[in-house]
Amino acid sequence: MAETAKKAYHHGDLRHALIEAAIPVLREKGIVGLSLRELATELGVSHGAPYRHFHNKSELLEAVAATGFRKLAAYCTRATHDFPQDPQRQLYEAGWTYIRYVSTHKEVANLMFGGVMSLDHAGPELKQAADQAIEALSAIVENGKQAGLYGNRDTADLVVTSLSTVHGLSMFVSAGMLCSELSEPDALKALSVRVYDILMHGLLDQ
Amino acid sequence: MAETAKKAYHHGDLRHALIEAAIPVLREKGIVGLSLRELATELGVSHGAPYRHFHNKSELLEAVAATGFRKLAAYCTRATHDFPQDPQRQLYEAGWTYIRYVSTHKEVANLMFGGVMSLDHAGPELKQAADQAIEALSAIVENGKQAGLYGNRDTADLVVTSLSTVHGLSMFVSAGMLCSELSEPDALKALSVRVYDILMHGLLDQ
DNA sequence: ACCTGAACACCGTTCAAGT
DNA sequence: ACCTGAACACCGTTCAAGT
Repeated sequence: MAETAKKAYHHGDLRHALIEAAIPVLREKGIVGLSLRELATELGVSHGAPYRHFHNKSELLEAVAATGFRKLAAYCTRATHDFPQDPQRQLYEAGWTYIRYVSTHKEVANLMFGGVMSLDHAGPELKQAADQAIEALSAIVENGKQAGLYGNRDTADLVVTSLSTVHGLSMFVSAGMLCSELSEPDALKALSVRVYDILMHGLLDQ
Repeated sequence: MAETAKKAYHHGDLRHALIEAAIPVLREKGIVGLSLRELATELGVSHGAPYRHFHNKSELLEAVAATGFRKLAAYCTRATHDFPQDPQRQLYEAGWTYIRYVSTHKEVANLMFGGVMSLDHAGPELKQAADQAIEALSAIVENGKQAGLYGNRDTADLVVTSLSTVHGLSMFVSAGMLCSELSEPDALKALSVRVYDILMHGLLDQ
């Protein structure tokens, strides 16, 4: 019996394969357009097979969202390691790499913050991934605080504001509300720099 | 023939009734849980009737999102009228009322920015509503610029940053990522004030 | 432990036909 | 102009049965 690559799914990592296969479908057809049955036949398994790995469609979406949070966390820790002496740069790099990621993975970002699944009722995998992302970003802000950058403001407030800005900007990009910038990749970076500057120094001209 | 209120839908505003009926269903069961058929029977019409008013499910969702953008625009213009001499207060009031709206209408906000429909391919109704909201917010920022508040920075950058912050904060609230604050209504307002302060003066302690 | 395939109750969407 | 009701192709989900 020739064991083709397709046959391998029968005892391969179907769970992971489903997550990977879901992402391009989400991008092209959206959440309602995603069909577990279609995914299953695409991967060469029966339409019942996915239910051995996810209780329902929503749980698969959670798993996709979790990958996004892990990316965000990874960007934060990488920025921390790459610029250990410069917490301000850490924040900028983490934010910029995340925005770049979102610009090519809108569908994941939409699942992370799009409210399709509320983190309140989410499963432990998603909850943990989200917590770790917040944790990693908080660490960067803490670095800045200990370097005396941010005064005595509350860390949580600083995290909320900076993540709000980064996430908000990424959402504008992914929602297509920034008519002009989308095409050139440099334009996105330039916009990030300008927004970062405003975030750092405030709207007010003091 | 007794013309009950239900019978009136036969020549009433079914389009508007569908939008109104969709909102609580979206809140409770989400986008995939929303069924045009269910909505139709709930309103006492056949399951084919909605298709006289919306080409498909997605178009109904767009209409719901448009109501949110109109709200945002309305908050901006109201804030402008309520505090004609204080553009800084205008920005705060518009942001705060919007956040309060989102805290009780997460489902609408998720449709506005959740990426379910990209504004690129959206219908004219949604596009126009979104444009008007941006317009109204831009006007507030322009007021501030003319009052000399924001220096010579680009208006678009200021708008993007402030709306990113407001929208990002509202998304945290709606996504349930702010574990502590959700319960007390005053806590949300207090958080808004603190974030607003950071937005105005910047993260840096200069 | 993981997968199959039939079965069930639902959908979105279309379209001729009614008023 | 607006609505009905049948029809079609499709889902998500369950579950006995297979390996």
